[in-house]
Amino acid sequence: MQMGFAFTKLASRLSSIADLSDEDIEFLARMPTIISHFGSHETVMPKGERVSSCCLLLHGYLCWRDTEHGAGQITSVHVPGDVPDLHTLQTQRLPAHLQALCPVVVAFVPHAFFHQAASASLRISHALSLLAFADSACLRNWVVNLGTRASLQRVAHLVCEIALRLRAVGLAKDMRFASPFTQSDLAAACGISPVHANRIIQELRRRGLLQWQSRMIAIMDWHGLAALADFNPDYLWLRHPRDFLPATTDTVRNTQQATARPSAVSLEAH
Amino acid sequence: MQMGFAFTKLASRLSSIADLSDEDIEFLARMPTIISHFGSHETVMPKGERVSSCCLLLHGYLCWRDTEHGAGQITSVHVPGDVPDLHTLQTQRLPAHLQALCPVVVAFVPHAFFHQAASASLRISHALSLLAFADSACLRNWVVNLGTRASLQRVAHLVCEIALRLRAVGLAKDMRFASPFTQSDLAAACGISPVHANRIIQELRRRGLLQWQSRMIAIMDWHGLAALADFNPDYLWLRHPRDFLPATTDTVRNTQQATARPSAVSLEAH
DNA sequence: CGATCTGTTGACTGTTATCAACTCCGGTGG
DNA sequence: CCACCGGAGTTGATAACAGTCAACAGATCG
Repeated sequence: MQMGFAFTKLASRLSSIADLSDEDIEFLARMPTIISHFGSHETVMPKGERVSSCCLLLHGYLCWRDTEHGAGQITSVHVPGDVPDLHTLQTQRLPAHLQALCPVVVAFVPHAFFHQAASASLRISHALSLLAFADSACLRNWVVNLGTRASLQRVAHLVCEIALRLRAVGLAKDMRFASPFTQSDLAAACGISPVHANRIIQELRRRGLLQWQSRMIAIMDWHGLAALADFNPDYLWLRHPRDFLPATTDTVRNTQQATARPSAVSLEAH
Repeated sequence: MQMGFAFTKLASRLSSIADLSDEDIEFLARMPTIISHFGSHETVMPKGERVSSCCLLLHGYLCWRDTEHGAGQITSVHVPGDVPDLHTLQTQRLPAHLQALCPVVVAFVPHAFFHQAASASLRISHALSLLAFADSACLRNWVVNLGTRASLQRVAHLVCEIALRLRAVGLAKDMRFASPFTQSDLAAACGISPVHANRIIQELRRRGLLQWQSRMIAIMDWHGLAALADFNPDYLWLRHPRDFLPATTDTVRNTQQATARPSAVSLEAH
């Protein structure tokens, strides 16, 4: 799977929103971890649990889900490098079920380490605060998304967000990535019915904005998708958002050439 | 207006979610403030602004509004004692427009004071963290509300939340309080159209759950309203939520007796 | 006392949920 | 090897819900 050490994932994520020194990175390298694997839709931590370590996502996708089974609202989605439960450093109690959206690899990191890190370096302390508040900002943006946009735009916006967050930690370089969602999960995230989610995806495909087959998404027209979704990445608080946006309008030129042939067959790799 | 000193509002709010000592309260009493007044729908701080003080709400209601004019989504509502922009201690930039929902009184408190307070007392530091994360928890709950509940339930839920948060800081003792919302604001908070907001309110009135006239709300049947909304106050992280819930089913017995007469005339006071 | 904001109503339209059926796929066990 | 199964995706028909438009009533405020 070639994921390097756990701390590099965290360092990469922190660096996307804050400035870390080499010493800070060295400190993070001493992070004690317990690596765990979870299957798709397994509950990593149940709602209300008291915890004394945080969960650093290394591979795959996690989500916060309000009610455990099936159709409970998904309130946020997390990509590798995220620490979804960082706020448990202050509050301990989990506000919802932390659930795997696909097979995932996570590293449990003791609260104590984060407290040490925060005392050792003001920059790390600040970066961790930013990481926690960036989740708040995402949540606030998601309220806007649910409250003001029609379902087609909602889904487009979510796809844009996931893509950019992946690119911010060095993934999805070619605008192709494993989908965090089954269509039912997408519905649970966007507050629509699974049937409608299906029709929305079909519409996005029909418009040539993306391919979405067997758990792989390829964004064919980033600018079209972002325009449809009215996507503005400011709320992600990335230090250099432009580094992660496609450079020109020929977003996925290679992919488009590849798929100019008979039909779509280029969705295997990651 | 009889509001006491600014710090007592903050102390009351902090005490609702965390344990403060007398020394902590004394420290808070030394809080330097600049008192300001804003008119209804005035912008207290515009989106994107960099600030070096926080805004403690003393009287009235504030909200975060995504886009300035008219129909921009309201992402959260704040009651007296709240510090909506507490996270600017870490990030400075405002994530949305901070707007008055009615004539308000606020106290601007320098970031420096909060930093001092946090160094001076671990309890204060913890309480401030909780205050900030409680806003996150509200936001997460609001995503659930928008994503999973029908509009009638959404509005009912929001009314329950506001009522309980007011009671947690000693207001709305009789389940009657000034509404934070015009019907248009309510629509902007709940992601529905203003016309529909009007019809929802009528339905809530028709069911005998509340009175809502000229900016005053009186909850006539708390249990009915909470049941309709599927309201569970856990997400507010109150230390003693039961203290703020009505004791028995005869929620507003006095008010109900009053309004058993010809028509509703008992909504003036606060 | 007119201007403006807020609340209210009716008619119509469009979006989305729901229900039900069916396909496709991968895995599992006979 | 094949039958079966469950999960995921797809489709069509129908009904409920909510948005839009337009007009007007009532309140509030200069």
